Amino acid sequence: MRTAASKNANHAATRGALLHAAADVFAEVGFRSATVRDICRRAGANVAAVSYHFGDKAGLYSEVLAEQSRLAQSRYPVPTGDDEPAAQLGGFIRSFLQRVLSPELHARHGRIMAREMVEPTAALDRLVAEAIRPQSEMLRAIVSELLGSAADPAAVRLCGMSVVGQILFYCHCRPVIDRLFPGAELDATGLDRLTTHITAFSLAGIRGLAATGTPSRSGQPPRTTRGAPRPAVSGTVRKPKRS
Amino acid sequence: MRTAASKNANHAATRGALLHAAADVFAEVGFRSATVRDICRRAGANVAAVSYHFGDKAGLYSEVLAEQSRLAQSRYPVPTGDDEPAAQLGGFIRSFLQRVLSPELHARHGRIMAREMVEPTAALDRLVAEAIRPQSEMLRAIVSELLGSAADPAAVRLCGMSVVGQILFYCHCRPVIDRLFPGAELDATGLDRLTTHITAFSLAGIRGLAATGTPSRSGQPPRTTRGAPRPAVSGTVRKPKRS
DNA sequence: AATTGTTTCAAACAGTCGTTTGACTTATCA
DNA sequence: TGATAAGTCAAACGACTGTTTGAAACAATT
Repeated sequence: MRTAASKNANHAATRGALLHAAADVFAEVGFRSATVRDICRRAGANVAAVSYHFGDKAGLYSEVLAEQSRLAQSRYPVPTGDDEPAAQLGGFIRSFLQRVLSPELHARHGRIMAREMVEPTAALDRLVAEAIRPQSEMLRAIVSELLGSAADPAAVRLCGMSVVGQILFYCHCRPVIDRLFPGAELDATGLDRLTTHITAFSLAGIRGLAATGTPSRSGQPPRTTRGAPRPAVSGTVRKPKRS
Repeated sequence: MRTAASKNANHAATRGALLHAAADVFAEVGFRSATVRDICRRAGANVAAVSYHFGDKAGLYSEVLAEQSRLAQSRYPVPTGDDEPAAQLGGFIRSFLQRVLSPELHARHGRIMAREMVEPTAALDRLVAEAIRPQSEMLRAIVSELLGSAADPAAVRLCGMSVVGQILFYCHCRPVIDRLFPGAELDATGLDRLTTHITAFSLAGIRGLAATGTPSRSGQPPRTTRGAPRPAVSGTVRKPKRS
């Protein structure tokens, strides 16, 4: 009557095919531009299947988002251990980069996440609560240890965002990067180089801030440029002096 | 006949109103989701006005993109001068942040750029050539000086992307930031704090890399985490909901 | 006043979209 | 075997999309 084997097998089969195809389509063109007809065509299902299995297009998207997030987390979890904070930061950066940039995950998870962050849907709140906030808390703990116990919470937050910003840049701005520096692929060795660089850069940055004490008086404050609307075209720009 | 005053005045008026309204709409919902009917309604023009003045929706978008880019560049140009490289980096970061995050420019320029980078249109190539690549070259020159004359070009590139990544994070991921840390506004003083932090963090990061010599052996390589597929924890299947 | 070219406009066109419908097939159990 | 329910399907619905059309309004010249 209710839950026989083959029934559920058929049910789960088309449902899975829909989730599979939908992940591809949503990653390729985004939620708004994706059509249920295209998704169903790729899944080999009827147009009404989305409505039947997920209620509507938004319900399907929400499920895709949650599933991709779980999949990425289980594929490249943040390594836990009692390493020193520097190694923990490296592990965090590496796993994060792999989740959003590894060829196997970028095509779906990375691109869907990038779209969701720029153009959030109703599913973002759930994503933040279930996936993003735990990650944020992990990073906060690591950076807090690196900065020292007396670190300003605001400074910890800023450093965390500096780390994540470096990582996500390669995911969010890939179309621009490909045009600026063609030929720089992001395969396994490229990811390794990226991991090493971001880890070293971030460690030096955090330690530099920790050394200068309170973050309000660190580095050298840049010259102000505000309120200089200038009559449209600025004349000569740049003057790169060679060394 | 040809170019009478009121004729061109009317022409330029509706054309300007369209560009103005289109910038708002494109920033709010993106190119695909924007409708020419909405744009024309806000501009007080007829639906056919877009086709008449710009050929089609894509032509209007291309003009909006180019105009917003010029406007932002003239409003907050990168300060030029013979300052020391550290101050030049600070000025670059400050002007960049103001262009994409200042309340006056974020609502349009910042959001449109963020969308264009995640979901590029045919107009991206022109944007990269006219606006982004010059900026990239400026940053390259600054970082190159900071790293020293013998710096590896790849290291210079990576450091530049670390800087830009930190900046754009606050523009691209604002929906997530607002949910993670509510109440952290990005007004003028918030932008100042951001400028100071990113400048100090980046200077420390760059100088840290410069100190360790070649970038291939810097920082401490994080522990590998790859190859832990785990048996996919999707257990129970959900039942279909019917109305 | 008649003519010219430019700009606006309501209306319509041709598609595509998400979703619903009702019939049809399949599998389960009394 | 017949009753019951689940799942699938082609077809259609209503709404919305970008774009076009031909007429009208407009200002300047002839």
